[in-house]
Amino acid sequence: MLSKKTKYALHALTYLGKHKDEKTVLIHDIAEEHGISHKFLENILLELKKAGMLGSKKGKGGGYYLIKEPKDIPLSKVIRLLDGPIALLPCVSLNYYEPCAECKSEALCGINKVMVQVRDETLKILENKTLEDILKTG
Amino acid sequence: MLSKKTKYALHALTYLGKHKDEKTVLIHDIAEEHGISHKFLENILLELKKAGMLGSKKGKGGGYYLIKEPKDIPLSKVIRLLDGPIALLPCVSLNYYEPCAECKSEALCGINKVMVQVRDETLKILENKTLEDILKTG
DNA sequence: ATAAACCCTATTTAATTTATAGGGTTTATG
DNA sequence: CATAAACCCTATAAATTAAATAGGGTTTAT
Repeated sequence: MLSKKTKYALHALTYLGKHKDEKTVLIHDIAEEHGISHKFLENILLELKKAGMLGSKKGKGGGYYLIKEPKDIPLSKVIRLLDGPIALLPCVSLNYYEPCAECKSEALCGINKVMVQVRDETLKILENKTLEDILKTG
Repeated sequence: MLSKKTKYALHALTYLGKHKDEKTVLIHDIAEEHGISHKFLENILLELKKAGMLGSKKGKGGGYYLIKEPKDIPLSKVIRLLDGPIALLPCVSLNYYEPCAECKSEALCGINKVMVQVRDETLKILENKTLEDILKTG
């Protein structure tokens, strides 16, 4: 399951996407809209900013704004940033690989094989669906 | 990511599948083979038993054994039993549905839409792949 | 009778997630 | 230039969940 952090991030990005005609958007407004703690959301927006997904303006009248086109923000990127691996097993993760302690041989592990398939199908969706797709409906 | 419980369960089932010519298999042997705590594994095997996935024999010379053909144990069932939902969001789970607190309208939520897709593709694999498939390789 | 092995429930520990706290820095504005 | 608005940063606490342990109970082959 996705963490709240990731869900909040997706909602925040969606909010920013919907308001991209405005110059900046306040943390406060996003937090209120989705009933998220202001401070918790602040941390998330900072992470998104450091990851180059959005920009901000300090001082009075400041706020956050998208610095990329929604179509250039794949969901996989957001999930990986906030949640870490998308794969169901560490031994199958492309970005956060680790061997499984209880597994003798990865090459001979049937569980591994299935989870590679799941990962690939999942990524096929999450790497191609972007913020733009979410904006269409939401 | 799958919990250790689920991973241990899958390994235990695999072990039982490999030794199904033997009448029973000891917790001890499975635990040792995969470096799992005996007692922790015991709890897991009990859950699998209660769920009707395996049988046991008490007393000296007892142990656990599969009561189903490996091909009749889909991975989705094991994962759901030990880990709960397979879906990435509660609002998209078939077996553990719950609305998302931060979401205003499920019907209008673009995140929801994408996660339905991910769920469906994942289930397409996990409901059709069974213990038998894992045994082939592992 | 005894030892081996599963059965059951409760508790503890550890890890992770979620949230809060508190001050620092920048900047528009009057 | 004073002020208030707003983001910036790091640390800590609280809550939840996952993982492991504990300890005795019951069954059964020998």
